[in-house]
Amino acid sequence: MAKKYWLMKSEPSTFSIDDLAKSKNQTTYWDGVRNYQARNFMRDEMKKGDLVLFYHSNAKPTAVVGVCEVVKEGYPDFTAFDPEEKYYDPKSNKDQPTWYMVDIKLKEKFKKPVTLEEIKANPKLKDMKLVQRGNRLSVMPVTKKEFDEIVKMSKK
DNA sequence: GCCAACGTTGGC
DNA sequence: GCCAACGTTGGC
Repeated sequence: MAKKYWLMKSEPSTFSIDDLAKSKNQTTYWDGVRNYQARNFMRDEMKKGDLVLFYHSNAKPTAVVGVCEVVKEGYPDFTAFDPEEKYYDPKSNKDQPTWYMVDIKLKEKFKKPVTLEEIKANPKLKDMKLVQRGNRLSVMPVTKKEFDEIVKMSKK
């Protein structure tokens, strides 16, 4: 199976790439996704070894800030089971979990983040879901070409 | 903080 | 099953 490429959004005030860098083994579980499309990607499509662009939304500036690797494939998001949790969802239960997550590990924090502005300005990236109008997916696939282009832009 | 775009909910 | 109302996302 060929490697796939993804983009995952996080608000840095909630969980930033620096938080990930400080995490144990620089690994975290991607909890709190409560959107079915994004859930399906994590449950069904993301595989160990897939690479992920880490994106800061609601940030200054909004930008892709690094690369992560999927280290654990889709499993139930246990934060949905706990009423104390922010992401508690009474619809989900342990027998038939509604929500799934993956574990990701930091591979590289970009020296130079690739801002949304730069992405929009790059004609090679105009088809990215990220820049299409009204896209609110927090987990979305990107093509290898787009992935490589963004990594390249981070080196300039 | 505003607001457009979108997903979800719930009444009918 | 429709669709209005509501809540959330996320760029600005």
